Amino acid sequence: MSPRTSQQFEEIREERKNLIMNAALDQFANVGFHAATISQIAKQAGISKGLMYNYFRSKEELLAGIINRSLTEIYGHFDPDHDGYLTEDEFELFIRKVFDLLKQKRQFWKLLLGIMLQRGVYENIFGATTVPLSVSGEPVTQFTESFTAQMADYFRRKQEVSGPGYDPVMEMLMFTNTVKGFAITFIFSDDLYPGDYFEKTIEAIIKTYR
Amino acid sequence: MSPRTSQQFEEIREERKNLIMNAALDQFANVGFHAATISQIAKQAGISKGLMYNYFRSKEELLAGIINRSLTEIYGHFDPDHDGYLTEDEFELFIRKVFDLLKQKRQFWKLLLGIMLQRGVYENIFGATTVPLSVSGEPVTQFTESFTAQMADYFRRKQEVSGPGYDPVMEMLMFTNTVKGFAITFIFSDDLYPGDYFEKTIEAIIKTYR
Amino acid sequence: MSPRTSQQFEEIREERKNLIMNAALDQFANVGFHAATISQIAKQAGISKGLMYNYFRSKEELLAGIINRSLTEIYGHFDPDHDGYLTEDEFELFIRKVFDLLKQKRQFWKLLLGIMLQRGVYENIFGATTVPLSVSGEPVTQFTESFTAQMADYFRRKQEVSGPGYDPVMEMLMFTNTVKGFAITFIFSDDLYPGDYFEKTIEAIIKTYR
Amino acid sequence: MSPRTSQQFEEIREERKNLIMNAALDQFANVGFHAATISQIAKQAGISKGLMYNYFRSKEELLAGIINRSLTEIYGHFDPDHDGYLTEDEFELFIRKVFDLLKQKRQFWKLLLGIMLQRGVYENIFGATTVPLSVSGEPVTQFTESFTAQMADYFRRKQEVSGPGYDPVMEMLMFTNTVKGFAITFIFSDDLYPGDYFEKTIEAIIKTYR
DNA sequence: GATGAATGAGTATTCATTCAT
DNA sequence: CATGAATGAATACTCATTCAT
Repeated sequence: MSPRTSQQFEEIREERKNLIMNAALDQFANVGFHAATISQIAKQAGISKGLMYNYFRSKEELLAGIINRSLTEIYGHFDPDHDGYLTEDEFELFIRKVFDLLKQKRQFWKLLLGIMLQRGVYENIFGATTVPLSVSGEPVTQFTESFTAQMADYFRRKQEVSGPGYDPVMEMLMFTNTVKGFAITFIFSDDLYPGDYFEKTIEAIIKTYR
Repeated sequence: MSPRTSQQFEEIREERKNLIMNAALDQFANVGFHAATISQIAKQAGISKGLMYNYFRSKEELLAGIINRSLTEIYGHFDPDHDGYLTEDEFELFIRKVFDLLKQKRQFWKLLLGIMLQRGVYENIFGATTVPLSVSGEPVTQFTESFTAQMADYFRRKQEVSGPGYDPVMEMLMFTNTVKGFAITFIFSDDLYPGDYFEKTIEAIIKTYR
Repeated sequence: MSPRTSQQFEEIREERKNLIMNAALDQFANVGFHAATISQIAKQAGISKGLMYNYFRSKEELLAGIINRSLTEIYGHFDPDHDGYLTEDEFELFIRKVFDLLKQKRQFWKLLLGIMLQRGVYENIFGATTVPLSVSGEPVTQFTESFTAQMADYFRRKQEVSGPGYDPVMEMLMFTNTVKGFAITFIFSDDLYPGDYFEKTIEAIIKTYR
Repeated sequence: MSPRTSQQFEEIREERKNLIMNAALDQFANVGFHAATISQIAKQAGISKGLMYNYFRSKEELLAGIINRSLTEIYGHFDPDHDGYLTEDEFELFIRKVFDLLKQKRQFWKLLLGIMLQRGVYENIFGATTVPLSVSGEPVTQFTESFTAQMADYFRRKQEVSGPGYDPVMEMLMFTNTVKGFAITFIFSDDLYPGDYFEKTIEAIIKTYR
């Protein structure tokens, strides 16, 4: 009879937000942000249309919420207070982690790829006009820059061992391209990657670029 | 002052169609199929909204037209009535051609990537319900299958030279991944690929996989 | 620790009702009945949305409640069981009272003006379909008619003194117009009426029409 | 068979705009801006909902359009390039004109009164955020200020004749209040003002304040 | 062929009201 | 009594498509 405590309300809210975001992620990823409708998202989440607006102020903010949630989770997997020095073992671990997250978050990557293709939506989400993307309060760019720097340093150091014929920038480009290409292929593969080529590809990449 | 011949009419029609398709490609690629509007496309093409429907029965058919036109042109660059045997020089030429077309048709690849991400639209276009995609009358799949077969054969033959440690399937996967990754990077690069890395990457890929 | 008496309950209810009505009056007056939202009213009153429905059955009934409360209070300031004869002193007192209430209830007059402009809402509130407006149980019209009659009588008697050139109906019209015009000006004046023109206007009106 | 000329289109547009504005004015004036719906306006205008958006970008811009049109027309009735000096005959003419326009534009005054009661809407329309109100390109305030100045000058000059007991500011206030009060009464009067009191009131005002 | 006014189905969003706790 | 999550009907607005001229 007595009303719910504010903590109970908070729990309900958090649960509901995730429920909605999960349904929306599925829709956004598979039919695209613009083609996805609030009606369909609500139906999939098993709630009324209006309820979504109790949790997100607009369709765009719902998208921002999803991206934020996923990015925060993803970046959480990579040690942020690192010493900045990447050993070979750490490099290998990093690769394995990347592909692990590729598998776990395939829907999200699909969504992100679609979003980034379209400058307009992209800027509305990442730009200053609406909710700015951030991971634990820090802007997204900080993380990517930090990653890039460490990676560049790693390949530079490899040059010292491999000799003057080794072009570290080119090598890094080839590495990232291979990873990206594999990611794209995986994202588009209908369900699971055929056979054990997922694992074999990881090993091949590690063998080639470690 | 004699009336135009029917051939002249046909040429004018073809010219108009291309004008419209160019404007539409730009819009579809940059804001996405769903977010693009007929109004904006017509304005960019410098024609009225109604006129577009003189040339294309619907927005979807306009999209199909664009994809058809580009695919036909692209496949035209690869010899279809080939003997089915890929020499090393032909392989290298093929790679150079692929990247050449990547550069020439960047807008189109962007569009295609976006379309393929979204099952729904994709199926409406490629599926049996509406205009089926075809290149010079033959279904698209024939071409891709032919390419894949020749490529697989090429890598299988390389195994004979390289010895038993060489996994031809894996090698081919790595090759296509690298190409795809490079394509993705290029599609997303804002204007031109920085410096001469475009060319250097091509050489690196050729050097590695030829 | 004895349970509250029903009278205490009644007092608490009455207090709550007034709290809600005050918040609602502020909103209704400043943004209009339709643009005002229950959410905003509840927030301003410091209660939950649901609670408001414990005291008023609907948004419209809340409006009716406000108007009833204010009208009852206002009419209470004018002696209802009067002998029906208005002396010059009583006329002057009446004018002063009117302007006093104009000052005290500015928000309410603003609301009333807005409501009366809109036939639809007006009829839903004052009409027979919903809660009929009444002051202490008697319909509003009785009061206004009584006022009008006494006022008309007052000006008629003035004619006897002023001679045949005096048109009592016209004089009364000019009087009510001047009062209304002043009221309108005051309602729209941003905060306080500038300087001492509020008082000076009252004196001028009394001097002219008493 | 040939398409309409751009002049024909322009004529259609102007006609349609007025048709829509007339229907909207009726709705806005009688049920209020917020309570009025685009559906109802469209139905009254005998057009589809969507068409309105071919002529006005939003409901607010439709309102701005109406106010602009009416204000422009109204101000057009008052000689703008006046010498700034108001004779008694001109003063009388001005009063008659005002009441004439009051009669002709009753709907509009009703609308304006309702709008001005609600700060929020009012500011969105008159403020810098949306379409700024202007009359023939000049901001509205210029006209009102010019009017006020000439009027003030008129009453000041009357003081010179009437002697030191005459308070020009007070007199002007009484004058404007009477006019406003009459306007309000008229706006609210159901159909026509009863009897010949409309004309008689005008004469009374002229007699008193000229 | 060419134009753009006109339509109407569909979409995001709001908000009074209900109800389980 | 009190709360705010939940609903759904209603509303402003968009846009592919049609059609008279």
